[in-house]
Amino acid sequence: MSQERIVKLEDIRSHCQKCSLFQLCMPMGLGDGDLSKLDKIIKRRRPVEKGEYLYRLGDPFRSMFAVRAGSLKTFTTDQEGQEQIIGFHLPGELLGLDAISREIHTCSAKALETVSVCEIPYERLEILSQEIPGLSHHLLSLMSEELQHEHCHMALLARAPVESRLASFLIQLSERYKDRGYSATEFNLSMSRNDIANLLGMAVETISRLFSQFQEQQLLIVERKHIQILNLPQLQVLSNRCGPVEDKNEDDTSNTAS
Amino acid sequence: MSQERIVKLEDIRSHCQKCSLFQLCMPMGLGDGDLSKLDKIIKRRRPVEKGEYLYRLGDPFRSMFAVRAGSLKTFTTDQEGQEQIIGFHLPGELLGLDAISREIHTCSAKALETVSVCEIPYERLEILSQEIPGLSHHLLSLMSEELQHEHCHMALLARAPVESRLASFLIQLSERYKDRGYSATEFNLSMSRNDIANLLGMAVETISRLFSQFQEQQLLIVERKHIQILNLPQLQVLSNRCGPVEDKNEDDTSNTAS
DNA sequence: GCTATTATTTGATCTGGATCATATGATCCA
DNA sequence: TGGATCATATGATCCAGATCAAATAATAGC
Repeated sequence: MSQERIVKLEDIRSHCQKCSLFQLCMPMGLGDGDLSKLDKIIKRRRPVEKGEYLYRLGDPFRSMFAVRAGSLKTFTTDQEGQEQIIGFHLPGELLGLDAISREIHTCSAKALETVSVCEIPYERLEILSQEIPGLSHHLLSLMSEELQHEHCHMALLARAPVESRLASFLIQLSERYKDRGYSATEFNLSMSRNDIANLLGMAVETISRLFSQFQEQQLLIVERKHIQILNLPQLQVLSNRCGPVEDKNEDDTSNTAS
Repeated sequence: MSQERIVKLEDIRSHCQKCSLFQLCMPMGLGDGDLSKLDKIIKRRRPVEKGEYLYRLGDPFRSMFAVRAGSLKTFTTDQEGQEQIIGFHLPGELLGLDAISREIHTCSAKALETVSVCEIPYERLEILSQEIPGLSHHLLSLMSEELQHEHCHMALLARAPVESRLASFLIQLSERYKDRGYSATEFNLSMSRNDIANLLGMAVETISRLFSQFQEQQLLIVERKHIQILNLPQLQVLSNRCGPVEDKNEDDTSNTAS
């Protein structure tokens, strides 16, 4: 419908150079020339409305997607049709990397709220990655990160008691919001309790009880979808996360946090 | 195809062209020229003895490894030092891909038995991947497969009852042995019951009981480390695996020739 | 070989978290 | 704007699978 002249504004918004998420999405020291090459292959899409699918398990894989605004969940389905959520995806994150090898999507992606995405045709990206040296490495790096994250999640599901699971989930969300320039201690959940429970391998009722419990313990204030974290360090202890010990040079408000 | 000049015995053994696992490890339609380039960057290593580490969580990442013979486990460790097994690795499989982004290993790799590996320096592989077009894609594809597999494993840990977990584990092993040209129905477990329990997020005792139960149900015969699967289809039903429905054109009892 | 140590099995309990049951607050729409 | 449906909360039970306990069986060290 709308064309040419009017599109200009939209074009600007779509340019990777102007995108506030650029750092998160494709941050591999590209020159401006490279960036505009990348720009050229990225397709716009109409927003995906809440509850709609971006793609479904079994769909042929043609594109990866970068979330520009809003959030999605990805999930697989077992033989009995039972859904298992793999993860939630915030602005700046890439979806669909798991489909490369089989050339079909191995999970479904559904919008948790109205979502705007950049579509990146994979074939063209591959061609581009032969021109732009850093691009392949960046993709590998992204997938590597995803693997790491999933290793931690596996450890969580296999071993952790329910308190740790929810604490870990909240900490992780907090960090992701922080990386995106939002508050690390106050945010809205875009997913239902049910979805959280599913991701963490527990019952909705348990999630409810834990939120109440955490609130009683002054760890956070929860009202409906809104979360305010009061005691991040304590949540971190609870979460007992896996992997190599991280840098402890945090910007905590005080000088000591034993 | 093409015959070789006389080369040293060790060279021949190490050559990818002569490696029986080549199809599994780096099967990206490389020409002979490309293959020998790959050969040149691969380092030999003395075998890793049972119980020894190939690398440890936190080690700087310099190389990927391809298993030539034997098997390993990879695992992370949480803040309390509790180990969580991520996976077992058979000949033809690549390890270490999860370390690319942080440039340190995010899990440890320990030999379950004497293991022989090819070491592939990552820096040189990256350089090579700019010369050999298919190589990058192949690495992405491998990681993508790993992601898929872990998604299924997550679903398993989050939802599946213990019977499904063990069934799924056995089916998966069976398939991997089959891919390597071994029997799909008879093999030896290189890992302890403890390790299996850890991977599947359950107690050793439960593993023991399930093996006994499966045996009573005539699904398999287990004696110590040796497994003989009697009823693969039934195990498959039990496993209730996730993901897109696979091609059902299996060679069960009918004509073979894959 | 013999003993110490570790791995596996099997049985007996116990419990964390699921499930069931209900209530209430949101949201959706005709 | 009221009624239906859905999401969340919270209490009451229940049970799958953990934990505890004990008896072999394998393996390692000497």
